[in-house]
Amino acid sequence: MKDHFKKTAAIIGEPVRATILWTLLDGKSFTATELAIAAETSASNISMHLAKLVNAGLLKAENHGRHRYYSFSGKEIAYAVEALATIIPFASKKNLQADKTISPVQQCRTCYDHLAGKTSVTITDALLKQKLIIANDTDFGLTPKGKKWFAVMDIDTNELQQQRRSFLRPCLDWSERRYHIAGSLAAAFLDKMLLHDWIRRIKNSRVIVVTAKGQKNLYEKLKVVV
Amino acid sequence: MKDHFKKTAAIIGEPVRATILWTLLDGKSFTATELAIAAETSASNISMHLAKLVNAGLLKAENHGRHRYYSFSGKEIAYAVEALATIIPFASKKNLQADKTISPVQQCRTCYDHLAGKTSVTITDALLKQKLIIANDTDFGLTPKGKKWFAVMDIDTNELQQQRRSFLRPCLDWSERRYHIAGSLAAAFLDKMLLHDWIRRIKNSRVIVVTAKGQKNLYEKLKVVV
DNA sequence: GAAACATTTCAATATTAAATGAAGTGTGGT
DNA sequence: ACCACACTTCATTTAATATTGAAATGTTTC
Repeated sequence: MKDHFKKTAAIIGEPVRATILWTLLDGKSFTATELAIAAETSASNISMHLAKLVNAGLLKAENHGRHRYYSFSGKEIAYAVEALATIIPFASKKNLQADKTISPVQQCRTCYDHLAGKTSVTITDALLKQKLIIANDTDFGLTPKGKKWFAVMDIDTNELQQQRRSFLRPCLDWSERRYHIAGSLAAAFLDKMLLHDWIRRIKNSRVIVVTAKGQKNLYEKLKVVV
Repeated sequence: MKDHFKKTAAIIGEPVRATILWTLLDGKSFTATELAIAAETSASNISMHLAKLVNAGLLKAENHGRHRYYSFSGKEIAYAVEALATIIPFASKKNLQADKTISPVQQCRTCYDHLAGKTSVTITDALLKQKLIIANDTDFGLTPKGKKWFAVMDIDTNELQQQRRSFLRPCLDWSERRYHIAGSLAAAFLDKMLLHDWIRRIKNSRVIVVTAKGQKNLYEKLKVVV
């Protein structure tokens, strides 16, 4: 078992492969060429590293014509990568203190399938303050008022709760070191915000920007300035 | 931020350092010499790797005379390492299927500060079946009946609940791929079982064995055969 | 105060694995 | 049928980094 751990750690530890995993963290699929650009290396090199990751069972590849799309083979992989990202502030707290400026990726990004970063923590705080969700000892609960609120957003919470996956759970934000919402409700909320153009994805990045429309709506509906 | 992730991954990825982290996972402190034996390398080499881990903020060192004890610098590090261990079954599922025999470390071990492995899942199931704890959507809750049960074990649940740390939470078991109990209650339970000699630590290992006394008591008190 | 032990430091060496570039395979467009 | 493109494979080069062993530092024991 120890040996498996050593092997897995070695797979993740190589800089180019670490960059691949980092890039895949927002849950999208990427082609080898896109990943080569992200990791700043050659096509042949990225191909070799991708082969190792697939062989180790961390990634899966899907063929679509002459493109091959790579993504995590399961949520567990994404969670492990996210857990690894969580310890960064510990590993480099000196640097973080020195540099007070906040980067776009710290401000707002996707975390596998939900929103993360300073904006996501702000939104979570607003949901709590408006009593749309409540914080229990170790998890979040949806209030009747919250159920209505998400219904207005055209999100069917009953349907989401019947799914096997976690409905609403706290997820530790590595950049803010505070909790934001995750689970199927958070994922559905992200989708709706993208659909209504409240937020937009930045191409080839995990960064998300809030549009003017989004700022207006989030203020009207949650009394929050993002 | 990506660069920090790359660095952190590289720190963890080296085999000797991965072994150090793995060994430290049960929350105990180890000396450089003990870790050298566990990682099967020289004293000078382990010293170099330990220096890198401390420098990266993953480990802390405490001097006690001529011994220097190394341990995780925080719980977050242990959780990240545990999350990494969670993906092992994915990375090597073929091997796991082939080998049906269960190793001692899969049977019963410590996971940072609480019990893990097949035994821990069995105990968690029994606690649920006896309605001493209940499974909510995303967490576990302690019932009044459970409160009494732990009081008989000389565990003051009120006091534990007042602590800032998580009281009772599910923790995914990487070997069983099911949940066992974690949090301050699980940690206190582990301590009591060790104190009353229901279970014993195996030297220089995360493995735990259940004593005859422990088997008797777990059957009497939880109607469970471990 | 000398000896035994735990750990660290340093310079030299060994080893491993990543990067490169050219050639090969397969798919899609025109 | 052709060419362009996405990706892979392979043999070779390159570079990084772990390991080793000897010497130094510091601490406890007798």
